[in-house]
Amino acid sequence: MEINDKFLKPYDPKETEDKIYKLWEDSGFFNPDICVEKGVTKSDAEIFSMVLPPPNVTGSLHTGHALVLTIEDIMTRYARMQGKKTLWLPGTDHAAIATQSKVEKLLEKEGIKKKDLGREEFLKRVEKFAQESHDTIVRQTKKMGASLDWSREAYTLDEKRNLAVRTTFKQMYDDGLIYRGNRIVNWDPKGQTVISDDEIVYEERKAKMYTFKYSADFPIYISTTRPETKVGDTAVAVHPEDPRYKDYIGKTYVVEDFCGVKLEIKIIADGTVERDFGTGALGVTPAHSQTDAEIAQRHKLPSKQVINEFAKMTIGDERILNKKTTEAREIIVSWLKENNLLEKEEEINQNVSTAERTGAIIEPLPKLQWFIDVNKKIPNRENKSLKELMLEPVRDGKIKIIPNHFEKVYFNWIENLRDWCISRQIWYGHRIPVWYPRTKAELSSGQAENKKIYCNINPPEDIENWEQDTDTLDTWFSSGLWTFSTLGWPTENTDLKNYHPTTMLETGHDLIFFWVARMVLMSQYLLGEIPFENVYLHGMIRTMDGKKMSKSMGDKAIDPLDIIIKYGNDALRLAMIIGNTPGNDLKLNENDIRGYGKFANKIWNASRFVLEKISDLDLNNLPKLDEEDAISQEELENLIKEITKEMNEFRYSIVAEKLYHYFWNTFANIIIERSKKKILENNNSDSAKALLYLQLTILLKTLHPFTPFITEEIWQILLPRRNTGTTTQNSLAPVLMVEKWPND
RNA sequence: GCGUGGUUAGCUCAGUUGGUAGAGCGACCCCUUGACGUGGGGUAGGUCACAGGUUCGAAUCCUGUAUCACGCACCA
Repeated sequence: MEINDKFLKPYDPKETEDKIYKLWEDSGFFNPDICVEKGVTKSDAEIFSMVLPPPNVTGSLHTGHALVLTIEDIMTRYARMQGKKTLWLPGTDHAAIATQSKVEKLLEKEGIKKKDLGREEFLKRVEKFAQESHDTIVRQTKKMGASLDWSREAYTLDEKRNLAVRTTFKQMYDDGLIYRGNRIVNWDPKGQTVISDDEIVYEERKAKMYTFKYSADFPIYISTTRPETKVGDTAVAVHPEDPRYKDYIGKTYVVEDFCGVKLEIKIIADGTVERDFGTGALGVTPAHSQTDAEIAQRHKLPSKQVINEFAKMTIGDERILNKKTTEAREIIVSWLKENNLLEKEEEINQNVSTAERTGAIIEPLPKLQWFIDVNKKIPNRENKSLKELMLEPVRDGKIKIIPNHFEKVYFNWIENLRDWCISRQIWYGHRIPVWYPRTKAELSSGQAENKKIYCNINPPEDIENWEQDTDTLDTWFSSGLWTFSTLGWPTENTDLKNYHPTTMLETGHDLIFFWVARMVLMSQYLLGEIPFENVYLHGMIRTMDGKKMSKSMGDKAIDPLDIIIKYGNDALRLAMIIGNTPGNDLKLNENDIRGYGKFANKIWNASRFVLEKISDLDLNNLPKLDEEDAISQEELENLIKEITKEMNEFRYSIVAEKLYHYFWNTFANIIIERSKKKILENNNSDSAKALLYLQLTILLKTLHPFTPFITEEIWQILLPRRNTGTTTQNSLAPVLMVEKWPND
């Protein structure tokens, strides 16, 4: 085939990209073992390893994923071209609560309820959905050009990762790091599960604050936004030095009828009460408030649960019993008004806790749950706590966070960290590997005492006498193991030895606590080593009006796959990289992408020109450059030195911009234009041709991590010519992807 | 309340050891048998939020102010 046939048409990404990806995949070079086998990587080469942040199996890819895939593919391709043994490991995340609630919603549309199906049947539906999502995600990921080693693909809920999770749980349980405790937890009434502190999203809303007293003869007014919880009050707390209330401290008042409920209220003094807030007196509801529970514990106050898992009242007469909390609130407020107990009603701004996944308002409830103790000293880790294990490697510089200022954010989070609630009342996920004895007495009473429990990697042998805990684990528990569970841990193997700790962890800065910190925790605790040497945190992608891009935005959001069809993947990549610096959000707009599409066209046309002009050039025996051309070549070499340094400092935006400008303003506008004159006048035309060829090959290589498709396509056209040299040892690797980065 | 980041051309943003400000897009003008009309070339446009300080010299370092985001906590 004539080398210029393909160039007769403008560059068409639609026709090219799938074909090029297949070429890469078929070459096997995504897999570092094959690179070594086929001699493109030395067996003792330096290692570059990185895990892909596993996308949730909840649907399809969005621009956030496209950004991850672009940045990480640049990192990976650069490392591979530098001759490093390079592993970028793919996988997907079962995303427990997110996936389950998605399937529940789908079933709802068919009029099917989760509990009608039962646990097993429901899980089958979820697994089917997860599998379909997985397939879509993998297909789309390949469209993005990601050079991932698919032979090592993992899933957070597959058999190997399951073993890793159970092994971890068992070890933490034996070390006393995992415990079961009855505490006030964040209950999601919609999702019907507990969630961790990090899964709460605060929303500012207008709320009414009511100031009232429990009864006409009660001496103190209190303020609250949730009058319905007051039927669960057991005390009123005041500041010990507040002169207004000093005389009442220590007394107990019986309120015979608070909207049909009898209350016993003790007046206590607690230093945490703020005198200036409200009336300076706080009605203590130990069962439905975290801070009140702490006060109650200090003063040994009784706790009275008055709200259940469905956010309905469990106390009172027909007026409020079984009513929703919001209804009960109104009823109690009108009761207060009727009885002249309400002093004040004012509108305030309030941060309402909502569940990240379901959007429901969190109901604090006392519940028996599993926790990870972050403060307990661990004997076989030099008596350090999990908190210390998370803190140290970052503080000591063993883990470098880019951009640097996120280290402070990280420290700040650890300082305020409380025990991690890891149990969830949902069905999809890793079931907790704990079994309770099933005795006849317990079966008949329906109540397990849990005196003796069995925790192990595998179920007890006499399984018929045991019943497994019905809860599953927080999805981040398995995500925390990701850097090494993907490499086969807990089974000893060479992958784990070779590729762990990983070189780089690249993810969005919104995941620093959820994921990054949890990986440090798990790796430090289980392996006694860091999970990664570098953390690169990118920003969020926003629309032009500054909103976080999400699918619910409809037309305003950019769908990466639409963009690829319109402008090509290379254009999208450049738009995501140029002007994007770590930690900062990126406003993505279609105009920019269109502009970089033009650049791809420029590369295409310039390459056509070069290939036409060098058709008679002996590529294995290049003519000498004249003085002028030698200077140009030296300038490019200097540029390569600069950008190589910048690549090593992860400054991809700068590198892409410099290459863009060099290609357009120097290579196309100066060197090509000069060569036209030289070739036309046949004055040093050999030198001009040699320079065109040298510059183009270097530019294709250095552009390749950023615009892999078009550079590979051109390389493939160029290749037959390069490999027709007389000497076979001169022949090149079959794909640009494994060419050497032009360091020298 | 504690913490972090931003404020640079009409818009979106770069600008790392402090040395007379850059890009893309947009605007305007010119070119059109040229590798490229999904084009090319060019022009205009900025007391780098404000006020002090350090310095021969500050967008860059220090202090303070304003303002916009974000994170955490509180939320009676």
